[in-house]
Amino acid sequence: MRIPHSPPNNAKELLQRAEAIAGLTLGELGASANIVVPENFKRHKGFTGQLIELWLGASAGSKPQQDFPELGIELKTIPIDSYGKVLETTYVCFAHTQVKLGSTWENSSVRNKLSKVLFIPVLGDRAIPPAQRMVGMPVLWIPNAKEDAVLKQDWEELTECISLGKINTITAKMGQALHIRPKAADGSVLTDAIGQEGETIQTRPRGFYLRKSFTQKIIHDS
DNA sequence: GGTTGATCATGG
DNA sequence: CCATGATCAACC
Repeated sequence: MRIPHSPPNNAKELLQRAEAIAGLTLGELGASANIVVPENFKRHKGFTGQLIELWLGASAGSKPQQDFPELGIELKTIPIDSYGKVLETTYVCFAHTQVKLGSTWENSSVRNKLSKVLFIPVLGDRAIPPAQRMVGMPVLWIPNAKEDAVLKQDWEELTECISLGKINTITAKMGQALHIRPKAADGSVLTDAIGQEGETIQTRPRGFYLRKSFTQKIIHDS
């Protein structure tokens, strides 16, 4: 197989590309692309996602919007064990530490990102060397009304906290499906936020993540 | 054992 | 520093 040189023209084509690499290992995909798969991911945490992007024809580099803008589809690889259990939370996007006026769930970047997602399960058990980890069947997910409602509730609760100057009281325990955790190179990175009295404070950058239980259900139900 | 909080690499 | 891709590992 060869790496596609252009993005897929439609969702069907994207799905076909994803199905074509299902059952192959990261080692096989790497070899066909002339890329060496690391021995472990301690220093290459984004390797799997970037390799899959390459094979599906997503344009390289980081972009603020979806991986396939024309299709409105976001790509997420999701680590599972050999029983299909989700092993990690899923990063969604950066959490603004200063909420803009007029921000709503409907116009949020979280909802934009999650409006249509192609989940690709990949074995992520640490006992399995990365090169031997197999790619699974893709799942194209569009949130149903119930899922959207749960995400909306979590988003509104968390966003309200930030806008009320309580960002430092937010912990990863909040939120049923969506939660907020630190997201930075290390603990020294700081960014502006609003404090309890409306003053500007410094805080650690945060990101929105999907809980394992939520993505587990998506993978399982599909 | 599962979750929370911390961390790694890369590009702009 | 922000945003992309996430996993690591201390702690409860």
